[in-house]
Parts: sequence; C-alpha cells; structure tokens
Amino acid sequence: MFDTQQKDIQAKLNTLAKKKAIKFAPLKWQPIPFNGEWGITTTFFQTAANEAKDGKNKGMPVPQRAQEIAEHVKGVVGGVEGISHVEAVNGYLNLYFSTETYVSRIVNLILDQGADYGRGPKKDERIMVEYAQPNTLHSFHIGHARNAILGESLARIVEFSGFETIRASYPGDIGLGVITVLWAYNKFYKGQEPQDVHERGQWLLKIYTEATALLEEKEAESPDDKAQREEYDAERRDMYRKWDEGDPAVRALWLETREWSLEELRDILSMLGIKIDEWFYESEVDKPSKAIVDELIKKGIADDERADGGPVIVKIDEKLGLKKEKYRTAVILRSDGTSLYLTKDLALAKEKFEKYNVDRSIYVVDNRQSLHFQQAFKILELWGFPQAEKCYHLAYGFVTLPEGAMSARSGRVVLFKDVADQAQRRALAAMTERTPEMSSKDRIKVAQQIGLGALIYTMLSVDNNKDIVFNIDDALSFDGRTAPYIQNAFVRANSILRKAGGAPDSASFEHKLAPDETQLIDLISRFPSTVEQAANEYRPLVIATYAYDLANTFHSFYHSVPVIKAEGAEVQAARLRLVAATQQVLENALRLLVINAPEGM
RNA sequence: GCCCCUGUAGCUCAAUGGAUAGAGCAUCGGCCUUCUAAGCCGACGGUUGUGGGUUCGACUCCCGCCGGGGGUACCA
Repeated sequence: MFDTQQKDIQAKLNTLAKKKAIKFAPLKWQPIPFNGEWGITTTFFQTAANEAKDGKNKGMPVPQRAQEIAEHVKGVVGGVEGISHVEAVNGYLNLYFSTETYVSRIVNLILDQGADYGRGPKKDERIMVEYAQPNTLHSFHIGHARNAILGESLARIVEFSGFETIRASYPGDIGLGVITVLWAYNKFYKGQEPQDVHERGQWLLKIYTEATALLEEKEAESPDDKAQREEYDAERRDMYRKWDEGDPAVRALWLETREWSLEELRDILSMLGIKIDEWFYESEVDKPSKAIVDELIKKGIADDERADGGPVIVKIDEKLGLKKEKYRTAVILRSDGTSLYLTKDLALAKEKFEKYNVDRSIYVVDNRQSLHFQQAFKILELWGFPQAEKCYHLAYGFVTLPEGAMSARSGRVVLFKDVADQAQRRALAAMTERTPEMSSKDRIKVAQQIGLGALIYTMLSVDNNKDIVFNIDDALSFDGRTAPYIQNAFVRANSILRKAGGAPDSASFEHKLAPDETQLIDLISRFPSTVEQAANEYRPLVIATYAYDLANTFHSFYHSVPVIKAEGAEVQAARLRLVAATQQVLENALRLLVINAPEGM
C-alpha cells in the first residue's frame, strides 16, 4: 500500500546520495512502535557504520552520524503524498501518514473483501498437512487435541495465505498396542460395549489399562501367575500373527472395533470444525513399504544384512559423508522381514509426492520424533526426491499433567471429551445470568463455542515447540488473555452494530482520530502481513497473539471512544464503519485459530 | 558420549538484529444512570541461566559452561 511513497522517497535519496556523496545502505522499513500516531520508520545506522569502516566518518560516532544523515534526509524528503510529517530522531527517520487518506481506504478494503480480507495471493505450490494421527482403540486425549488443533490452524493459515492445501490424517490402526486391546476385548468383554461413541472410547481405555496390567511382569510373581501371563502374551502374539496372515475372523473383529475409534475421531474432529481430505491408514502402507525396501537396496542406499540374521539398514551419516554421528543408522526392515514406522513413513511420503503431487509436506507430530523425521527426510533426499527439502516436521511440545506425563497404560489420561464437556458447562454457568434473553438452544451452542474456544486458545497461545502442563483451571479460564476475551470483543462490536442498525455503506474519516482509534486502524491494516508471517513460519501463535492484541485495543477503544453517541453524524458513520471492519478482522483471525465468533455471549 | 529442544517478572507466556524487553495470572487501588464489567484505567514486579565473541546496536546470531526435557539400529 505504501509502495509509491517508498519509491518516491528512494528517488529523493538517490539525488541526495549524489549531491552529498553518501552511500546509502538498503533501507528496511517497519512500522513505528506505536506512540499514538501511525507511520513507518527506517534507520541510517548501517549507512553510518559503513562510512566508519571506510574511514569517511570524520571521527564522528556512528549514532551521531546516523542522526545527521536522518536530518539530511528529512530535509530533502519534503512533501510526499499521504505523509503528514517527517521527523528525524535517534538516527531513525519516521514518516507519519496523513490518516484521513488511508483510514477510509483500509476500512473500505476490509468491508469490501469481508471474509477474504487478509487472504494472500494464490501460490503455485501444493501443501499437505498431516495431523490427527491417533492410534485406534486408544482414546482421544488432550495431547491428541493439541495435535489436531495445531494441525488444523496451520492448514487454515497456509490455505488462507494462498497455498493449495490438503489435510491428511494418518491413524495408527495396527500395531501391538491395537492388538492388545483387541485381544482383551475378544477374550473378556466381547459384546459388552456401550453404544455411545464416547462412552465406548472410555471403556476401551479401561480395557487397555487392564490388559496392560495382565501382561506386565510383576515383582515376586508366583509360578502360576507367570504361566498365566505368558499364556496371555502368547495369545496376543498369535492374534497379531493371524492379523498379519489376513485371518478373516481376526480381520473382521479388527475392522469392527477400528470403526468405533474412527467414529469417535470423526465426531471430535467435526466438533472442532475439522474436515480431513485424505485418510491414510498405517495398515494400508504396510505392503508398499516392503517394496520400497527392495528399491533402496537396489539403489545402494540401504544395506541388507539379512543373510547374517540382521535387519535392512541405511547408514545415513556414512552416505552423507558425515564424520560426527548425527542422523545415525536407521533400521528400515526388521530381521524377520516386518516393516517399521520409518518404512511406512517412507512409503507414505512417496505416495504424497507421486500420487498427490505435493510440493511441501508438513508433519504435525510431537517433538519426541525429531530424529525419526530427520532420518526419514534424509533418506528421501538420498533416494532422490527434490521435495524432501520442503518436508517439515512441525514438532510440538508434549502435553503433560501437573502430576507427570499422561499414560494410557496406567490409565492416567485426561480425555478431550471430558474437558470439552466441562468447558461447556462452565461457560453455560457464566452465561445464564448474563444473557437472560437468549434461547436455551442458542445458549448451549454459544457455551460450546466459548468453552472450546478457551481450550483451543490455550493450546495455540504457546509456541509450537514448548511443552504444555495442562491445568484445567488455567486452560479453561475465561479472563484475560483467552479466547472468550477475544470473542467478547467481537460480541461487543456486534452489539454496537445491532443497536445502530448496521454500519453505513460509506463514510469519510475527517475527524481527529483518538489514539485508540489510530491504533485500531494500525492493527487491522497489518492483518495481511501477519497472516503471511504466520504462514511463512508455520506458527499459529503469531495469529493468536495478533487476535489478542486486536481485541485488547478494541476493548480500550470501546471504553474511551463513543460510537453511537459520537459527536456528529459523520463521526458516528465513520466509527461504525471502523467497528464493522474490526469485527470482520476479529472474525477472520478467530477462524484461522479454529475458534467460532458468537453473536452474543 | 552424541543429537534435538528449552532457560525472559513470584507463576504461565510474548517480543522480523533496532527506539524505554511486553501481556495475562497473582497482589494492591480506582471505574457499571453511556454502545455487554468475560471489560476498562492505574500500581507493584527484570543483571533475559552463565562467561566470552560478532555488530553502530544482541532476549534474538556464533562458541564454551550450567540447569530442565526428549531422543539415541530392529517400539510407535
């Protein structure tokens, strides 16, 4: 938006450079730290430092010379269209915008573009974001929730920034953990399953915990206990073997129970507003992954040690010519010929690249698997996939409980559904006295938006790689830096607009802007570049911070600047447009955070 | 041992190499006869783990050390 001004100034600088023989370093423009006025700034420290290096500074300290240059520049910049005044301070050149010109332009732009305001230009790369990879037959806990929320927010952000985006889920539907539940269910609980999807999920968690206890070696175990445990374990392994051979009875049982988990997963994802485009099941990449092992051996990337009773490995460091151990050696096929997690991920990556023509692949998986993905990406690189360079493991920190790590084995988990229900109850309790006029049906819906919002914002307002210690009272707080605070700003804007009968179709901003008004305009104008930054850095936190800042500014504006009772019809019209624009940006930002904006609360 | 992440206010967290390091919670004090008090305004609170280096300028980049977490060939 300020390109023309910047070019104009650059041209004037070039003239000055010739006249005064100053070699300007390239200028970086950034917003002036907010001080009640609105503008952009640049420094001349680099230019002054370069002069000092060339011995042309006449012994003047760098900051002093930078200030001198800034003053020279101020002298020649003169009148630039849209700039109200220029100042040189501390080596900085500050250009303040004539707000009238820009304010209406920004507000008009936002209200014209609506839900599309902030959308980036279409990019010609296709991104696949893989998230929501819970193991089936294991309940969906708040750790899975962080994963799903982070993945969905990221998908929305990169999509909004202009990338064609595919959302992928990769449930772990087979493995010893799955078989353990299947075995225990079949042996002790068949036919006793509850009908409700979530009750069934909790029930399966109980079975898993019990089964683990039965199969675990205990201290001071009697011979009978030991024999019993070994018998159970043999049954379990036998079941896994049958699954592998495709035994119809085991497969049927497996499919039926798998569907229970998938039903619950779909229910939770839909509650969060998540629509997955492609489902990849771990069980389905098992076969293709074995073919890949042969190919890697043929290409000389993998070493086959099976003749000596060993596995198939890739000596990554050696292949890359690294002396220090970094990527180490990865096993890609067990000595018994079965595949591993890494093998399957290689097969999946190949499919993503070849069948889905993915240019970039983002894996939202917790940070304990960093080495795994580093190995996978390096093997893909050795294999010759150029896309390997644009594979990115979005490693996020683990969600733990104040009393320690969650553990399904011991049954110490906090289930997402329980937390979501409690969040809704708390929101409902707070709403009952606040909104007596609302129908109970609407109230329940809004309570869910607020409750889930609070939980989601808790997950997104911490940077990707940091652990979250989950304390339910903190996570579901509705005060301060939370989703309800942001939602409330939206609701207040909505309330003003409702009482005023909506915003007019046009208005001119000719009144003297209050500081809170200017800051509001400054923030809403920065939304597009904020989206771009969040997409470039793969960080929903950037949007989470922005949404809070905008809500915070709006709350201040709300208190200090009258809208409906503004002095004069023109000021009122202008402010109504500003409120409508702010509301729109709040809504767009919340959408990227997978949070709904309620009409009232 | 090696690799990755991390260390900022009492607590939880922010801060494209740029101006006086900012929020929330907690504590204390104000504000509901003005558009929703899930709010606003103010006070209190800092040697950014530590020692060097690079730079006009370092929470940010580089190196060493210390503390915390995770990982380290046939689990996922």
